[in-house]
Amino acid sequence: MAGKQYWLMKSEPEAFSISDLAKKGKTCWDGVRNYQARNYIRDQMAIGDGVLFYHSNADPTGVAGIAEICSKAYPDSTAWDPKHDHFDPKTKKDAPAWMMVDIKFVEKFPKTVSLDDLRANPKLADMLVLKRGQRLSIQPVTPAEFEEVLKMSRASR
DNA sequence: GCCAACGTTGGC
DNA sequence: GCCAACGTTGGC
Repeated sequence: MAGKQYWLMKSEPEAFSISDLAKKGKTCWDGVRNYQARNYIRDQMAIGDGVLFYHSNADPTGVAGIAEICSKAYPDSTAWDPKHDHFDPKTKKDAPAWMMVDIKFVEKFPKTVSLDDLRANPKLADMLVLKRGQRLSIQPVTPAEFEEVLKMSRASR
């Protein structure tokens, strides 16, 4: 296994924001219903990985803070709970199709590093989140990209 | 296995 | 609220 890896995870702040995470300290990241994102969770995420916490459909849209993976992947039990929003009638308890991890709060940026800020930085030209039509809710980011976003959050202070 | 229809995401 | 882009579904 390679060293520490880095991710970008999207959330609509109206549903769950970086402030909610700060309040709770840690949370289970349930509700991922996309196979590619599931594969990242199941096959690649490891405890200690860094997370850019991204606010989508927000004002402003962008990276709002930092979190950290703090569990291994385990079955997402909301998938077989008919009362839950994330219920998936096709999956069965004895063959869990969907997985989740726990993440813990690390830092809330004093000011969100906005999409415009990210776009304006040539070092981030290859970031997946900036690509047209990119809807994946979990994306890998490179260590250099992670560091650069951190640096930008400090600079805007 | 193809592909049109549909539902969802997410920036604007 | 609009709509482009994308993933999934289902008829054939």
